[in-house]
Amino acid sequence: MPELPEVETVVRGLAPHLPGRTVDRVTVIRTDIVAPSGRALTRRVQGRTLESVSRRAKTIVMPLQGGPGGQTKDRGVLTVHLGMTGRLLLFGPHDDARTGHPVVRFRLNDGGTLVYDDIRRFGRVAWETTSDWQARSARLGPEPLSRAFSWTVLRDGLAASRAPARSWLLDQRRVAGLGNIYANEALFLAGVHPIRPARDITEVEVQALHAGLKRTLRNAVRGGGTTLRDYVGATGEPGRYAPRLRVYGRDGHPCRTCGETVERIVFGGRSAFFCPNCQI
DNA sequence: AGTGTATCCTGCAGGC
DNA sequence: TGCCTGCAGGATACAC
Repeated sequence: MPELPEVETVVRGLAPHLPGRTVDRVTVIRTDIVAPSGRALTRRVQGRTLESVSRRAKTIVMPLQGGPGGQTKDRGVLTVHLGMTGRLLLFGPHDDARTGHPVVRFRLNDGGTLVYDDIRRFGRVAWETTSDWQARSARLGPEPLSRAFSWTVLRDGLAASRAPARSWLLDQRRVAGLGNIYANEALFLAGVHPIRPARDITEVEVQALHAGLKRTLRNAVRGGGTTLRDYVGATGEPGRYAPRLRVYGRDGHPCRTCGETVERIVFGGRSAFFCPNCQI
């Protein structure tokens, strides 16, 4: 479900509480989206300390350390990808930590519980070595909110591809962290039709797309993400950005800029939303 | 090489 | 009420 702003919101919700906590007990409830297989994950994570919590693209990253052999020794990383309906929820010592579709529970040394819950189980919870994770991260494109993602980087990337603009934006090797909602929203802000070949986007439009991406992602982070159905942050709170969407899910409704009816088309196996008047 | 399609899974909305 | 179909914010294995 969640794209960059939703994952960022989860991380911000966890950051004040997790670093320095030790995982006392791991309980794997569904094994199919956990790696390595159940017992091995438990062995790798149990007794370790969560050093920090951060985000890379749509992946939540928690480096581990501690245990026998040294308190600051690298013990690999615990990574969580929320897929479509994943939730990473933090419960306090006195909360009821039961959820509808639990996959893994991490009991913490303060009595709290971190639960990964996922209705559709498209997500993934993994322990991996630090170098494996770094290699995986290196295959992802730039973070769209970083300085490294300049408009010229976007221009050069687009120029090298004839993929539809929306498909290009969803490819995590090109820009990391976008999903269908924010790709559609940014294209609206840039006045670019979602199906337009990437290489045909003009320089002026590239600048508008670059600004639109940063703007819509920043505003969505500020709003705690978009909740359409399932998404909630680490403490169970829904996002507040959905009412501000301009085209996503608004087919049949008037464009907020010109009043023309927003349309929906399907390509690449998923819906694209656009205003036929504002986007060419 | 670079695209598009099908697929994993469950829940829900809408049509009949 | 119940049954059916289509659709959903992701990523990947495969076909062309």
